[in-house]
Amino acid sequence: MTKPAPLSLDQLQVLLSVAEAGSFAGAARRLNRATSAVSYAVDTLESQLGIALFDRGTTRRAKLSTAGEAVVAEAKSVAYSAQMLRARVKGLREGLETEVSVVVDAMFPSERLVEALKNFHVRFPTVPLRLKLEALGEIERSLRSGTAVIGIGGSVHMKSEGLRSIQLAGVQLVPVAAPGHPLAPGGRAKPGAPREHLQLILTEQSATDRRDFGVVSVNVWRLGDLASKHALLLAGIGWGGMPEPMVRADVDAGRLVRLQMPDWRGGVYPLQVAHKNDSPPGPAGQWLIECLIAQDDALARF
Amino acid sequence: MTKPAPLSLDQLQVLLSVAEAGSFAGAARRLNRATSAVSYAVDTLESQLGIALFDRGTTRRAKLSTAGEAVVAEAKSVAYSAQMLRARVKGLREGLETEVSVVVDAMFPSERLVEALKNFHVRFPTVPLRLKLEALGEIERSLRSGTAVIGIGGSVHMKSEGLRSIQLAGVQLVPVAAPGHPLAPGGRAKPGAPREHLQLILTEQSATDRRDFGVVSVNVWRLGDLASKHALLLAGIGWGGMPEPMVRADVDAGRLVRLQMPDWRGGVYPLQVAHKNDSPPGPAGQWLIECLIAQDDALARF
DNA sequence: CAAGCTTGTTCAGAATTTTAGATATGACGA
DNA sequence: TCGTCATATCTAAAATTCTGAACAAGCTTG
Repeated sequence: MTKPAPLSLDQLQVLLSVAEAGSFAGAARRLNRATSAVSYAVDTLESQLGIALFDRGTTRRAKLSTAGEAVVAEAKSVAYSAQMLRARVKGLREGLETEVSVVVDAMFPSERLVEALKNFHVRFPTVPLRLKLEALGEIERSLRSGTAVIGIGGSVHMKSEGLRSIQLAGVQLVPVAAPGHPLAPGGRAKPGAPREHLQLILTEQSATDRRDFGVVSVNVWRLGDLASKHALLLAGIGWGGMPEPMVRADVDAGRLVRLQMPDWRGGVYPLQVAHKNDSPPGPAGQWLIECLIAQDDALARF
Repeated sequence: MTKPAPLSLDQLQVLLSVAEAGSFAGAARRLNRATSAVSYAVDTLESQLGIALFDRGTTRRAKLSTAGEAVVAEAKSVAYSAQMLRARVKGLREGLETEVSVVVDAMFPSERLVEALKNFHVRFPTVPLRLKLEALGEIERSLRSGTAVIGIGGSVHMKSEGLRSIQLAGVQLVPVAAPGHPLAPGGRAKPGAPREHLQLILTEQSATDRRDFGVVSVNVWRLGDLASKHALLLAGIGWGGMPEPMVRADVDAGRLVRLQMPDWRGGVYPLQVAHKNDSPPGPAGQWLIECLIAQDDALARF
């Protein structure tokens, strides 16, 4: 027998008003109701909960009991989530989407992402976000399959049919290795011969579309995600290209060193933000895209 | 004009039932109500929110709209906090206190505290906890002033009038310093002469009751909290006694070394758990105390 | 210390909301 | 095409909640 007691939001709202106003009559005025209605609501609430919320013994003033204080605290939490519901519904009524799902290339600098998402949450507190970090072609795939509505990734991997994409500032790719590595400045390898050393490159699992980005060496390890590549580089295993913002701290701290490679043509990893043409993002998603572009412009100013 | 629309918990509950059952009729059966009542509740909810929760266009089946899905998610959150309120009230009805406030001596091993509090939260999920970390006499003071109901601290500092206290296993106090320190084994100081080196000791701000615990040196710094002492020791400034569990990791990692001191008589810092006689803790607090004691017994078994 | 004001409770009737049950209608499957 | 199942709609009845007034018990003020 599920009998969760017929609590009502209104009762809780009345309780909160009384607690805030400090008196039944005050709450009644604030709620535009008769005092007796307030009294009645509190009464039924008390009997439904089975505990006294107010100290009625001595004085006639509305003084919360200790139990009452506790219930008020809980009631606030209930009222808050109800308020969230209303806010969310308000957004939906105004055409906001129910959620925004984003796939991001692991190359995309996380500070820029975090910054954009922070703004997004301020602007659209009621719209939940779904975030996936993927690499290379997986971004386009998520976009096409509808798993995500917005994709941020390398433009090489976006065939444009059916997708609308906007260019963003790319990230600088720099060749790095651990300080002890032979290719490192001051290392014992002669310059111009990086081909002979183990290169770590990013690839993807899927059999199709296996072109790689910036392969120089013969001796190559293919890694499925950028974090693993990062970890191996830090451990001193091989060398490889990394997005500059991601290794800046490591280079500054001396955990990695930037390699001098004349024949390195990795240059800039181009980035763009894209969405499907036939299911464009709603207002919130649109806003997020524009936020990323604006961020881009601001960066370009330096 | 605050007009938050007269949502009711019951409406949301009905919505959740429908979403779960997959049909109005099914939800009606589950709720022991007529189908028309369910239909009515959903109808009014939809009109109050101003959006369609179900796709009624083509088929007659109860299919949530995308907006409906979003609202269901929010409704779940509201229902959850309402459930929390009910659970809390149930506890209060059974005599649970509205919260348990604890002051703990900084010397008390944090693993033991965390362990006990974890169990506490499993056993009493609805009872909020208020925790303060203090040192020495401040514990007794909090207890007496009523700021906290349960105190865990060194027994030297508990004058027993009006307080009921139970002995716990104490913590071993060991003299430590950074590896480079002259007193360290292999250091250049001759043993038996620690008095000449800077000792860090714990003390308290208050002018009254300024006795210190285990003072050996002449050259002394008095610190207000154990964390600062810990930090200074790690930084290689002075030596001092520390609770063994708190520096075990540091000693194992070589960041601190244990000093050999024949005339060190700090030994064991005794601990006890106490509460005021005239306002004993409620069932939850009582349980926490017993949990600490039981933990003690379990430790003694090794 | 008593009058005057405010506050909380109680009660009866009224207004509102919610329910059950019957009926209509669309969707689905045999 | 028919029978079954599910939802929407309607009406009357049932339940809940509101108001307004009467009353009792502080608190304030003169």
